[in-house]
Amino acid sequence: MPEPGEDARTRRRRRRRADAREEILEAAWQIADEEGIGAVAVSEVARRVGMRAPSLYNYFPSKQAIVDAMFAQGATEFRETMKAPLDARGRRESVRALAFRFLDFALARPARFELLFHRPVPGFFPSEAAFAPALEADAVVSGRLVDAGLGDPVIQAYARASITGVANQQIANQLDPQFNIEMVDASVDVVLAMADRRRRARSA
Amino acid sequence: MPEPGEDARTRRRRRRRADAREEILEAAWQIADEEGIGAVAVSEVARRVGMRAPSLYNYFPSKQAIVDAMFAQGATEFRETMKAPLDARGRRESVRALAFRFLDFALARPARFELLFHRPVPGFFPSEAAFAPALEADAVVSGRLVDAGLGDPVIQAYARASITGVANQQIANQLDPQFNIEMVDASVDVVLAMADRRRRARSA
DNA sequence: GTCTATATGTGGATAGAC
DNA sequence: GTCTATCCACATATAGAC
Repeated sequence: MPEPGEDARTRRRRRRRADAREEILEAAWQIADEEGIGAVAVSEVARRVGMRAPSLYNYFPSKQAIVDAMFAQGATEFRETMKAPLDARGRRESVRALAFRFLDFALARPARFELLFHRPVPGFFPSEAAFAPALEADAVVSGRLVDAGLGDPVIQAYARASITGVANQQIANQLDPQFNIEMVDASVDVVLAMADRRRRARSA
Repeated sequence: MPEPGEDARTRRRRRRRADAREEILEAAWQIADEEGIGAVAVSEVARRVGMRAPSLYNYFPSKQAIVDAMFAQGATEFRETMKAPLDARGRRESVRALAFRFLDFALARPARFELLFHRPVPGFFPSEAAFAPALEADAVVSGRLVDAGLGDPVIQAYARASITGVANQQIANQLDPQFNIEMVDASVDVVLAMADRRRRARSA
């Protein structure tokens, strides 16, 4: 977002600064994916971007600020992932596709998953600004579940809980990919059957 | 386990020593339940048992050894919890009771759950001895699931993943406990039905 | 067995020179 | 903007006195 009054030189400087911040976050994610978010340390991030630790403080006022920026970034990526068109017909296929979206995200970016869905950094709580895209992502998922006939809050809660559990297990245990697929199919079947059952029970 | 040759005095000393170790672990669990396992620090444990940090090294050779003992303890408690008689008739009631056993354990002892089912201490891996009761617990659960007709590995994996996800969500988000009951009830029914269907499909 | 004292390491953060 | 130097806090761990 260029400010209205700034000249070319100022703009260039803003640009360079933004690039540097980006590079720092990149390095932080790299560490997090390799060794867990708990392993992200200012000194190590600095080493990876070819700086000394104090220089990072020109870009982020604290380590918390770095983690907060990571949270915002991860939540935004997650929101976009869940928002993208599904190319699936029918409700079962839609739910299935959504589940695989989630799993692909979690397996491809375990550190994002860790940061967004557990809270692994002692004493860290995301700022409101960083949390906003996570809420939006939630709303997107809710909307898609409602579209598939899964409006019941209990079912939604169970759907989220179980897919998160499946992702967790797959990240931790490195199972056979075919086994993973069968487990997701099972989870989709269970959630849909649960919804039908509750709907029937309510209308009776 | 008293050694054969030891006299009363030696036995008394062993006893006191075991008590002190027990008290140290108690304090460590207390910290873990309050602030997460990551917050367990030798100095803080020492403070709580009225010692200085160096004195703890008379009872445990390292912090890792403390965490390892915690893991062994948590796994043993979990095994005993899952082993205890169920007082439930029929396979539906058995699975339901088992699920609530798990949830009760996780909610009552979140730090145990955290330590056993995630791996939140950077660089910690349980020793073989500490891990053994966890494997036994796993075998107990498997046996009970098989007894209820849930022998299919995919179903078992899904059952474990989803109940863990539910526990997770409950601990993190503090959902309405009523949600839990409804989620577990509905999912147990559906999972059993699914297992039956898969069995029929296989035998056809 | 428990203490004081201490070594050693590490991580977050600031001051001030260049 | 980046560095060196430094501080602080804390945590793990050891040595040796009592």
